[in-house]
Amino acid sequence: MRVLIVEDEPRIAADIRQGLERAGYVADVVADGEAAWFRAETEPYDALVLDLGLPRLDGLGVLRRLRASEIALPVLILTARDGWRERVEGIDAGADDYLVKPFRMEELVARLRAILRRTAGHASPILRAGTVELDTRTRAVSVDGRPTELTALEYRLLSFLLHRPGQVVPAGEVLDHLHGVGTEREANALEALLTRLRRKLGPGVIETRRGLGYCVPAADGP
Amino acid sequence: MRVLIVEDEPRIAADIRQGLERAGYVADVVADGEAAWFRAETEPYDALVLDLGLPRLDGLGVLRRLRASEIALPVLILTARDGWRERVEGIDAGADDYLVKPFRMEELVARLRAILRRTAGHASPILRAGTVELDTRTRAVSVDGRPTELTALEYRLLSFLLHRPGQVVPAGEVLDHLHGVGTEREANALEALLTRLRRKLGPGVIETRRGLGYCVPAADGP
DNA sequence: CTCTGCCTGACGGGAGGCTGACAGGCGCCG
DNA sequence: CGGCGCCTGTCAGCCTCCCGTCAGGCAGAG
Repeated sequence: MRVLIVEDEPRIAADIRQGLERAGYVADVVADGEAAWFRAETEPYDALVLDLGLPRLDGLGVLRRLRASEIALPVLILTARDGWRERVEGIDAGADDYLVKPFRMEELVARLRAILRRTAGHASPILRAGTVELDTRTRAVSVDGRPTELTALEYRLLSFLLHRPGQVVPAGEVLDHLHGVGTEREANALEALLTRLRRKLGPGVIETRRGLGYCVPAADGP
Repeated sequence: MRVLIVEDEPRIAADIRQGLERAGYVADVVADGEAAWFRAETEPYDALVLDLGLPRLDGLGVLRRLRASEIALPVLILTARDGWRERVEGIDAGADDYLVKPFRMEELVARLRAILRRTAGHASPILRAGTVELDTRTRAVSVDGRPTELTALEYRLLSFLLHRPGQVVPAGEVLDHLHGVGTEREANALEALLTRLRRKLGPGVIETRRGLGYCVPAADGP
């Protein structure tokens, strides 16, 4: 599950991101409405956490544009305590739920899960690739039905790739996700990590496209 | 796809270049407006990443001169965080999109991809020719519905031609786009590459115009 | 027919990726 | 506070396979 967080306050954005990642989501953050609109339009997110009251293009604007483009992305809006007008407008504009700041992380996660369930039907919290299963709620991984323990980094890597089945992800992008943007590191670190992960998962789960990047095969039933 | 990066800060220029090359583009860097203008005018780039605030001839100047010469190159401008005036002027001067510094590499790549698609007149991120499909987001290629693995160079070549359906591209130009300007190479390298690519794609996808160049047939219904 | 431009199979060099070994760092436990 | 594991980045060496080169063949133009 990929979630886009739209929040201009860095501190809050970081909190939300951490909370969501802890809950097993993959989260990206943007800080203004224009960027949010663009990302939501061009990349396959599963939900949007949207702060109203953004610079440039405000949250409601984003929401209206999304709905006008018939992008049926589940949207959870965040509003100030006294912003009941906003809230009404937000719901009118097509938000799926709202949350009043300040809020508890658990509540955000719960509501997000709820609207994901509601709108996406039954998008399973379990990611699969071949014989490998990853439960995003419990963070349990099993191979061939056998429970398998992964380290923190291994889990993040696997989860990251499983969220993008069939997509070839350049190595640099993977590294950025694992360690945050801009952290310089030997490319070899990723290769070493991959070796260790593949040893646990068995062959055929993570493929290498020489010169392009890595990918897990799309799970096409025959 | 060849991109010209115009950025006077070496560090940032290197980052962008690396990011773009990682994403499969061929990128050249120039550091000032005069050089940018010259290169853009004399060589066939597919897009321009243009920092505003350059020495000699500034970014907006470059842009205006380009547009005045009716060079319809897609241009993505980079602006400082607080430079909203610049941004407006940039859009007015004919930029296709802008990005506020600092930015994430992924976003630059995504926006670049978007304006390339937009200006090439493609509505969808999926390029087609006959039975061949190429998804620019996932980098997945399928022929006849069957997923097909291409090498990095094969992918670039196919993507390059698919972006110009119906257009005959001279071999030299293709080579420039694949390897960057000035890399001397036997013409035969391209032919060998084409042979290998055609073997994967099947016949009728990439045609040869003897003495002129290569092209993929425009996808016109009968 | 001839010539030129393009195609194709074979092959070898070299870059990119893999892996086993090792060491530093961090948390955990006694 | 000290010792002990485990995790993870780094290094060096090996291996795979991509791609440029070469030689030879085919076909279209004149």
